[in-house]
Amino acid sequence: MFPPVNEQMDEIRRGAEEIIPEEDLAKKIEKSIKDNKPLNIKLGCDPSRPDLHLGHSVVLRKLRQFQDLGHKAILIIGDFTGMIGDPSGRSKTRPTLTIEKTREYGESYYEQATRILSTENIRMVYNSEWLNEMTFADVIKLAGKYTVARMLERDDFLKRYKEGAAIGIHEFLYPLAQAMDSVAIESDVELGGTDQKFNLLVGRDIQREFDMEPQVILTVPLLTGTDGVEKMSKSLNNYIGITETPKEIYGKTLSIPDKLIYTYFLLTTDVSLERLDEIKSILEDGTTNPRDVKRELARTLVRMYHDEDAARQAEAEFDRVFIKKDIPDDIPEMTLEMRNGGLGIVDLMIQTSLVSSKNEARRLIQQGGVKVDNEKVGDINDRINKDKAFILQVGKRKFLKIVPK
RNA sequence: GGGCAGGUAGCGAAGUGGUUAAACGCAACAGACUGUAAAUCUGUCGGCCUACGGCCUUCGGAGGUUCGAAUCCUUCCCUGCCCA
Repeated sequence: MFPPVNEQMDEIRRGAEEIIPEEDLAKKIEKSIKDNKPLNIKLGCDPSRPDLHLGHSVVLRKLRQFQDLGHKAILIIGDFTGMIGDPSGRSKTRPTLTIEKTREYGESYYEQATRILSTENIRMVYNSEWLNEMTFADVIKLAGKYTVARMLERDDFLKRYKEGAAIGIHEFLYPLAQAMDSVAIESDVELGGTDQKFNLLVGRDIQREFDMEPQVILTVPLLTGTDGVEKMSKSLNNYIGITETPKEIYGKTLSIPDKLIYTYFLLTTDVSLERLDEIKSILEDGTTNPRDVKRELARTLVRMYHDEDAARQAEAEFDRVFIKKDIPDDIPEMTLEMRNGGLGIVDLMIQTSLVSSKNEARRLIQQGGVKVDNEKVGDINDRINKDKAFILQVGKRKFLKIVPK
């Protein structure tokens, strides 16, 4: 039923940052083979941001690999913290969610996550199920199992402590709450980003306190976003969403800096380990245009979240629009009242909400970034007077078909 | 309760009475070039206007001093640290 240990370990190591302790994982796998019992692989999910992107896909794909090796994925929706809100300075706008909302987000998360995960051996649970049941006394008892010194082992805490910055008490409680999740579901392995390392380790200690065999933790790197600087996140708008259209996934992928190509292949795609090595050497020896490798990456990603056809189409479309500088075929359309004498180009741009202010419109025109029917608009005072549909282009990417009425 | 340090444009961060709509970095946007929405270079990155100029609104909120304030004062709100 399960592949041999070595095979499993090879697969699991791919793209993993750390496995702690690695020997224990091998042992657990060995035991699962012997007992013919899948391991519980835990992944905690934050339900407050329901749109998944490639950054999330890294750890989800790792979880999928475990599933493919016969193990059981357990998604823990962190609705409990969502409901009480996280008052720490970081994300001050994080709203407290109602139960309904957390359920809704949970469902949505599941729907998206299962684009990567198998629906075969998976379980989704809400951690309010057990965390909400704890009394204050329980919490204190739990807190008593850990010490401040140990909490300060976390670099983030230590750093802030040394700098005299604030550390909320609740922040000490979160790792413990997360650890309780591991106890509740009896996790064998917990996955997370490298930023989760400490929290995952606390899970081991607390499991021990509950006389359980501690989980193995596996961390994966945080994926850098399309800007090549910050980690991928929705709020920084440097993300590639897994539910985005083929066109968007393809285009955004081509916009990542060249230096990230290999990383993306490694962490976000299913290309074979052999192909990965090839890609690495191709990129290093400089004989091949990195563009071609990046195109392969873009096609691969579109194929993963859509299909082969969509990938081909997205590429063809991209070539047409950006290389041949042609006009895309599915341009949004808008009808607009054109009175006698037409409309000033600036007003037109405002009315179509392609720009947010007249100054922006003027700027773009002066920079030569505005075209009407593929002809550059040379003057901010130009008037558009057309009785037939025409194409308004702003910058390289924004197209709008305007139908006068 | 007392003392102190802060709150500046998407973010980070200068500026501490007058060429300051506010340096600089990042992100973003446009152009050139190309290998693509990469890299590099150039430009832009409060709003409005009958624009190489003019007007208006911004530096936590509200008042005030001043010819003139992001810069000084008062007060309020918020954040952090220290002492108790």
